[in-house]
Amino acid sequence: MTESYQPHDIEVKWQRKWEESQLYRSQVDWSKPKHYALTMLPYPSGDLHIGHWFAMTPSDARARWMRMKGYNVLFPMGFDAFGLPAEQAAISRNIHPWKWTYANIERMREQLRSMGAMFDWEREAISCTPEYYKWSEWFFKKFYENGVAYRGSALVNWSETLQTVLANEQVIDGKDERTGQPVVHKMMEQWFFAITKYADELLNFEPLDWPESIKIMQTNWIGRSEGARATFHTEVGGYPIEIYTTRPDTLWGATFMVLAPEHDLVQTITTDKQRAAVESYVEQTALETEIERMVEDREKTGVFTGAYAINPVNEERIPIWIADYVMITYGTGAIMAVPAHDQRDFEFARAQDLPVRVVIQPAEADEPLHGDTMKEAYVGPGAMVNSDAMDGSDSAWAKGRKNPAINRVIDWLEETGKGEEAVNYRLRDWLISRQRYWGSPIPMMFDDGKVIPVADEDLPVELPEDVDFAPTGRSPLTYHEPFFKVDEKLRRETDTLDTFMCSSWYQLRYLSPDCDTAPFDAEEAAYWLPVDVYTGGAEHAVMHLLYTRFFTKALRDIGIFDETAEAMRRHGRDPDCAFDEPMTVLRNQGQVLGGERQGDFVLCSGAQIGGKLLADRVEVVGWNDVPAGFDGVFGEIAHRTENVLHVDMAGITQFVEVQPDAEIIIPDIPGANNVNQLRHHLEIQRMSKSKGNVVNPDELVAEYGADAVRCYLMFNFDWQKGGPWNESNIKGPQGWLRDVWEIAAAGAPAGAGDPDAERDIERKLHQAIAVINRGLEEFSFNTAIAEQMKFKNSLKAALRQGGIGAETWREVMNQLVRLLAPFAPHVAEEIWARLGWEYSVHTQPWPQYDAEKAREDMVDLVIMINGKPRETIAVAVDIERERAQELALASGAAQRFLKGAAPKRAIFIPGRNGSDPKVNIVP
RNA sequence: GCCUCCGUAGCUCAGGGGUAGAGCGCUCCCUUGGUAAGGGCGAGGUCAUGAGUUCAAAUCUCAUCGGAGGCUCCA
Repeated sequence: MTESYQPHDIEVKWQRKWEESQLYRSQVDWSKPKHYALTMLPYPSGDLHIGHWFAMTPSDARARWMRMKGYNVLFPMGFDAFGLPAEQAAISRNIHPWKWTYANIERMREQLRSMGAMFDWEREAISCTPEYYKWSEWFFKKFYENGVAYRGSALVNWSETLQTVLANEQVIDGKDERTGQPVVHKMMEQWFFAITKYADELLNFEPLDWPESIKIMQTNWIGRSEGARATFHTEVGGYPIEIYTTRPDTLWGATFMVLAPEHDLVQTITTDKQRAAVESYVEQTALETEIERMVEDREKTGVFTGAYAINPVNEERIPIWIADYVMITYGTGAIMAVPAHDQRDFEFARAQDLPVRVVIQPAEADEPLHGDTMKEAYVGPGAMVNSDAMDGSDSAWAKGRKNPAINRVIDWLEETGKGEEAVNYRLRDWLISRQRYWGSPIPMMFDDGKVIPVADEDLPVELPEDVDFAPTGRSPLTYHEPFFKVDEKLRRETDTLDTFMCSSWYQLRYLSPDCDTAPFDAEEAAYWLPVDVYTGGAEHAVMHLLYTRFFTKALRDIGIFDETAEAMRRHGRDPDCAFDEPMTVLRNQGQVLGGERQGDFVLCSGAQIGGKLLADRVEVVGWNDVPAGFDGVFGEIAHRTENVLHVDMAGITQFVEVQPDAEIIIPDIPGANNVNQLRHHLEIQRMSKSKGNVVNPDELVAEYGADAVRCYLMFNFDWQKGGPWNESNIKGPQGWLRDVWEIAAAGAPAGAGDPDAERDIERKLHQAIAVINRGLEEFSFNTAIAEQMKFKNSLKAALRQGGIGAETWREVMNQLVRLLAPFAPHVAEEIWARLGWEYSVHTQPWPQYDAEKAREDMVDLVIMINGKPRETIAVAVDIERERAQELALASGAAQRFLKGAAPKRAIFIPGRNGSDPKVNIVP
């Protein structure tokens, strides 16, 4: 073993060997504890991104570590292969989605192999294959049969850009989550999953070890609130209007009602006199996008319907308005407005000159509140007033029944039949239909509006290949007669399933991807389920991660896991609670961001008009290379919007508007230049092709080797945080691997060694094992690698000093290579082989931490005066209080500060887990 | 506006009531038969700011400032 470290030769060699020897084949073995490690499957977009490496290789290292610790580990990989990009490729490049997707998968498989991960490819699952989506369809049918899937009419999010409806979770700030384009509300009949049935169970995170932030986001998303429902009736016609409120204690303060413009009753109750105004307002609202409707501090608008309602609590006659600040999608789409105690109602009342009546009077106010003089709604505690028999009830800060006033009012509402306690959720049912081609078909047929499920034996309903993909607002399948026309009467559903449905159960398909009699094999499931550790991005907090929890619970209730539970019992495993949650532990990796980029340094000349320079000449020059006497604007381009440059001129931003016919000189870019070629300063931000700061993992592997890339990603970031890319830092891990290689290549030392030095290296080894274990356990990969580097440095120093004998060297190397194996699997395997040990290092047991060996003999006793360290004395590790205090008081530092006087106190702090013992003397 | 997390060396990050740490980078020296490299020595920090608790605060508490993410007419 003499040649230098050449990663490429060894990496491909071992990847082949591992595959040939089926090293990572994982099979059920009830004699061993199982560990199902799962990392989110990629969408086959065409190229593996550095983000995939960042997500997957640390997870791989941890899975490998679990395996060496004696677990039977399943670490599968697959593709979430349905979705819009494939369809867009079909439209723009005339490639069939199937072909496009498959070519990408082929390519990505190869790229994934270059990671050297321990994926068991025999378990690969691809969601767009008929073998897979047969079961997506089958699950849909089961949901339908059990009332979990239903067809309903609702106001849904429609994306003009994507020409399809979207689930609420896929709309952020009124914009489609993928393209950032606005969505509008449309009334449509669609398929839904009844996720709201599980709202309460989904709020229970007790069985889960998940990041706090994800649990909070899901909790907020579900948005449970407690209150009451009450029914108002219109004065004319007696139509019931149900309202939901979290403040039933303010019912007596309702001075008007507001319906969402989309509310069913609007047409019915509007008086002829108001009809024109109401209809025009409804129309205007319908045209608004969600974004427009969500603008903050927007003036409240609305129109009176001409109708009145009777408040059931006091028989009062109050006007009914419509306004777009009331959402049809929340609660009942109608509210009682209590302007004195709700800020939105207050703003509306002031804008429309409606009365404000105080019904909660704060106790410690200087002057009682009065509706005419209030500047804002009062939402704090107080006593109920103007509320008939309820007057005097104590309304506290607490919500729901915990608030005495609310509690009393709810009891009264229920006794008198005027209302009832109610819980409301922000969460809506999951809209699952998509007007797209490239998704799993929905196995349903219609016969004159009657819904008929496709028979099980006819599954899967396969996607036809010869379709026209042009987006028309309807699924391309609507134009494919052989698909939708089953016979003269029967018509097939032509919408497809949201791809999030396919990824809600993929963890089950990995168990037995070839099973054609069931979605998964019960024997496999009995052993492997649930997923023990799940890793992936936090961006799926309220989409995939909420859906898959719901999916699992629904499957459990439908009885899909009954056979699995039976198998568990046969093998002596308790199935209780095993199917409540899909993934026990969840950890999110952060994001690898692009590196910083300097903006061009420019000289701009032209006419200064108003606050800006109208430039007719812009020249890119060297940094700070300003000719003497230059009187225009010069500096770094901090930002550019179209032709307006924000130039940072010695810390002050100058605005430069580049004229259309301006001369632009960029020496690096030959020929005529235009304003778009001027580069502005880039803060550290997401990598994207448009920003030109993407990092290609294939090139990195070619340059540094997969092991160095793996280790760099694990070492240079806090995995759960992510951070900016800085390629020069890859030298650290690279140098570490080369050093380990060279220590191994140098062979066993010839000298006899020194017992003290050998004891010391053994101690450091065991200290390192402890830190590495903790790092892997806690997903702190960076600390685990830093510790290995430290240990390598210690070993190198000891070897240089000739302190290590051949026997100790072999023992230490044996342990060191095993410690290296999960992080840098290829080089570890190569060194292991070259040192003559049996294939494979990856099937070796993980080094056992020995606290006795890690223990220090001598430590420094720190002598502190008033908490400030002043002196140290070498003492035995197990020094006792009295002896330590004695030594401390006798020390030079103590003598100097005490000057013979007796100390006020002398506090002994024993050394524990690695820290030195201390004595603090207070003179 | 509300919620969560975070401010430690030039950079990326550990630590966390009891001596301020790692890797990279940097300085200087050595090597010039590992060479678009190797070895050695070293410098660098009021632990965001201010107050409080304590014998002792980077660490705990509160406030302020700064950063990241999420929610937001939710009745």
